[in-house]
Amino acid sequence: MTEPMDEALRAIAEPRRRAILRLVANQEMPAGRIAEHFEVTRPAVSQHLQVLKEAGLLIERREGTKRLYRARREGLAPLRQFLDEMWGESLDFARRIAEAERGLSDHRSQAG
Amino acid sequence: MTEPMDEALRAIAEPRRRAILRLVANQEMPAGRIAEHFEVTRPAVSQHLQVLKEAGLLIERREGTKRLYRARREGLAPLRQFLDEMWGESLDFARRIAEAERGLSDHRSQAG
DNA sequence: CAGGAAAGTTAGTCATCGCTTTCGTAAGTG
DNA sequence: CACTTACGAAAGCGATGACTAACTTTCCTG
Repeated sequence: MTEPMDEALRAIAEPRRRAILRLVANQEMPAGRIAEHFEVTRPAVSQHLQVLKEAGLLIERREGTKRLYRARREGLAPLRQFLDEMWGESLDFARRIAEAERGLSDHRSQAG
Repeated sequence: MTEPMDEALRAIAEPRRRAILRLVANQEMPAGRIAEHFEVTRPAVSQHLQVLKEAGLLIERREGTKRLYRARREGLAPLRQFLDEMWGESLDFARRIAEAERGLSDHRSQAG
């Protein structure tokens, strides 16, 4: 079944893919330009892009022969959910939202 | 340098290791009892435990011949930091929750 | 159409990973 | 001391993953 988190997690477990994600976190970029930032071949980057796309972490937009990519931040939500789960702050999303609404001001800091 | 996040990320990318982490999230448990919860051999679980320990996600405490493990939540901090980074530091908490909420209902059955 | 640019696809290689089997080690019991 | 319990360590195996090289596809231009 591969939960969404599973794919997202596998995707960002690869350092190169994290670098790609960071690269297109705040801007759209064509595949070729993305590949230029690394020392691997374009097909390699292309494969990474597909993994990220299938994990719901990237959005692809075509423009002529170019394919523009940018990060899809919502794709990281399942991961955040897992972290929150482990952290013991909440058990499900609805509850977390409720808590956030209730305690926006006193919730900010944790990590202890 | 192998950032701490790198190891933690690789560690939790494995489904079985996540299951182990969940198992000892709120309670200490000896290696043997942990292994009983899975259908792989004890050495296999033992290897997972070591990976998690080296990633800073587990704490080991010896008691006689037993080795008790429990989750070390602070180990997930670097990961959380990465997520926050990707999510955009400028976004405040409420906005983040809202986006996550949108992402959940939006992502349900695509990625195909 | 022909020609070129941008990118994905396929096949095959090498390293890594998760697993099992076998063996070793440390602590408790008689 | 021998014996058992609880566990890790080492070696080897099959599967997966990241990469390269070569090919194909899509789109634009003349």
